[in-house]
Amino acid sequence: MVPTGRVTIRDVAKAAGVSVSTISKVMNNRDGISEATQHRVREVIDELGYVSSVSARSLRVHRTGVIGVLISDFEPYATEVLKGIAQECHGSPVELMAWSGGTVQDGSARGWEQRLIARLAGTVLDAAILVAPSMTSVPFDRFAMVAIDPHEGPGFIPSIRADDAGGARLAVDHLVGLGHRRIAFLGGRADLASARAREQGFREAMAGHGLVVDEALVVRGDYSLEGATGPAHELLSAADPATAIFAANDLSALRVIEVARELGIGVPGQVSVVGFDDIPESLRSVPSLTTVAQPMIEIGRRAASVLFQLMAREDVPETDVQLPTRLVVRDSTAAPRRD
Amino acid sequence: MVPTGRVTIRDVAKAAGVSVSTISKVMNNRDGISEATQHRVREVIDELGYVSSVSARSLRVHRTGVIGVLISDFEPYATEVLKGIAQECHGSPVELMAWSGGTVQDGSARGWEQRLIARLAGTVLDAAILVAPSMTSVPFDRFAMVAIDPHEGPGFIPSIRADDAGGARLAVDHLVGLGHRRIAFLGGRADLASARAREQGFREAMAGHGLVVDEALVVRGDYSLEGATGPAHELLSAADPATAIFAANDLSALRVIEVARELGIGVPGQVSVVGFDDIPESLRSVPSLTTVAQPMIEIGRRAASVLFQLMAREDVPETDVQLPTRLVVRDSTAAPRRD
DNA sequence: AGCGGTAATGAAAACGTTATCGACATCGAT
DNA sequence: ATCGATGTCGATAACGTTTTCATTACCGCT
Repeated sequence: MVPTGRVTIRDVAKAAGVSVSTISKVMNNRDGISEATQHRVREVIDELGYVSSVSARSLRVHRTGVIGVLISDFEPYATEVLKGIAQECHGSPVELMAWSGGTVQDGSARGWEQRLIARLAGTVLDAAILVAPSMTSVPFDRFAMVAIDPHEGPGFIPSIRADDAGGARLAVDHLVGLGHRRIAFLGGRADLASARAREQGFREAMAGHGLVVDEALVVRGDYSLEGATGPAHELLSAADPATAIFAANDLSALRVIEVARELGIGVPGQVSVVGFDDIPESLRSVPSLTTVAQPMIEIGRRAASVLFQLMAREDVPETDVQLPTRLVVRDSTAAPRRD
Repeated sequence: MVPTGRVTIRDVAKAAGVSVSTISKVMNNRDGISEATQHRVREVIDELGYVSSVSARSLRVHRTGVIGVLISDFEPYATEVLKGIAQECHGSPVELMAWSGGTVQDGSARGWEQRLIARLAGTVLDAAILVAPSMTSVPFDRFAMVAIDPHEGPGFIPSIRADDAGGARLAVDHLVGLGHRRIAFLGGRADLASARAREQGFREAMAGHGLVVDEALVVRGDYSLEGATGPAHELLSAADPATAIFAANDLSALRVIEVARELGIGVPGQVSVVGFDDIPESLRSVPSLTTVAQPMIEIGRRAASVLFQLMAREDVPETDVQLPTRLVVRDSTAAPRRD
């Protein structure tokens, strides 16, 4: 705990009166070191508080025992999934790291995941779980990866997702059951499989009920609060507004509720709102949000479990897992006002 | 995106027909490189998808632009705080990383934070926020650190915490107001300032109401679900049980509710339970948990903000911030049954 | 022609590790 | 005595970067 610089393996070597290689061998439990020196070295290590540097170590050996969760931001969905991943890692010898790379904009053409993977893979990380990545193929074959809600496109990464289309149908069924006919859709990040599937599910369900979707009432955000502001305004101040809005995720739905409040539009009095995800915040909003719940914790656990199999080079039978959703009715939906 | 190994700076150099140093200079916008080569190099970089390796880079230069949140586990409290930290980092050029080191047990005498700091500081990380660390002094002076709910002891790290004692008083006042006299306390990790302050607040409030605390009804867990199991059983199957249990954090309180259910003890019918924190899970439990809410998001934001000041070598006026708590009454508390 | 000055580039050392391999004892067996 | 094993240990070369410093080329001067 000397307040100056870090203590390196060389310091330990000098203090113990042996070579650097010896320290390294002791640190890594390699054999070929006598009991005696081993003991002495350990004492010095403890005394000096020496711990090997990850960067230096990982630069040399390419197994680190660390798996990374790469997310664009620590937002509620990602953190819930993270809890699940952490649960699954419990007891296993891996360390868990979550890296958020969304904010960095260095003008590169690639997405944040591409850069993060390139920077971390094979050095800091042994394997990674990507949350809502816009990349679609694995860059290295030595590097195990699993995607949660992957990009829609060619290429392939083993992935875990919710039954997005089915969930969307649940939402529409609920609204139609309440008597809504004119239903708007606020979509998510256009590149994600989930956003596409939810929109498709929305359209299918509408058609199934014999309802037409007014394309003027189909707008798209990017799954974030900020990104939903514009679309929400658009929907809420439309000439012929909808009586209900189905947002492709909770964050967007919550912003719809906020914007509605700003505009003096009552929820669910004048417009019903239903979301998708069931993040913790949805329960706390006023009014609380009716939403399609997806098992975020379970999704995280499954992702980690598949990743472990991949890392062990085991055959991964189900390589595109899809988990069920369910409708959670709260206070943001009601029968439409009779006009 | 060749599926073999990573592309290094040397590959780029070879492909561009220049030296390694030149590539490095272009990557870091150093001057002394002609427009022409600069352009050509950038093309090759893009084409090859080259991104510099964090480990290698951070090994050399000791500024990385990454700040770390060091937590023992991705549990609800930590992830909420993380959201706040992330909010504060938004728009700033730093990258955010959360590293969980709780599970690693390598027999060293030091806590996980000590090891994590030693491994990451000055190499991967520019600065760190420690959540509930059991360490108490800063290891390097070159390394900015802020603690959230620090260890109780000598030494000093700038810290952010909730008004723990005050919050505990709110809890006791609420229970006493409902008519409870025999109140048990389930404490937290004994080394943490928060756990100590909450216990002290509990005792003071009890005394303030002229109530004696039965030491048989004061037990301690470690803030985790698992760690609360034993103490919960102890409390719930005591010879002369309490009519209300105040747990030092929500996780413990939630486990008390679970154990009560297992034992067929009704909450709040036979025993009232109040927690501390107001994590998202408390709202979802059955019955929902009455708890002392602390502003976790705000705590995260403040921690990040103080850390930024520290990193900028600014004077940090308040260096031990304390934020207010408030009582949230839900369904796990009620008046005691008349005997 | 010779000079200094500037601009562009490259060679090489360093960062803190680990792995390979060779050096040196020691020792039992021939 | 000599030999080969065996057991400990240390030099050294990587790993992929950045930085310092030297080198080269070119230019405009006298």
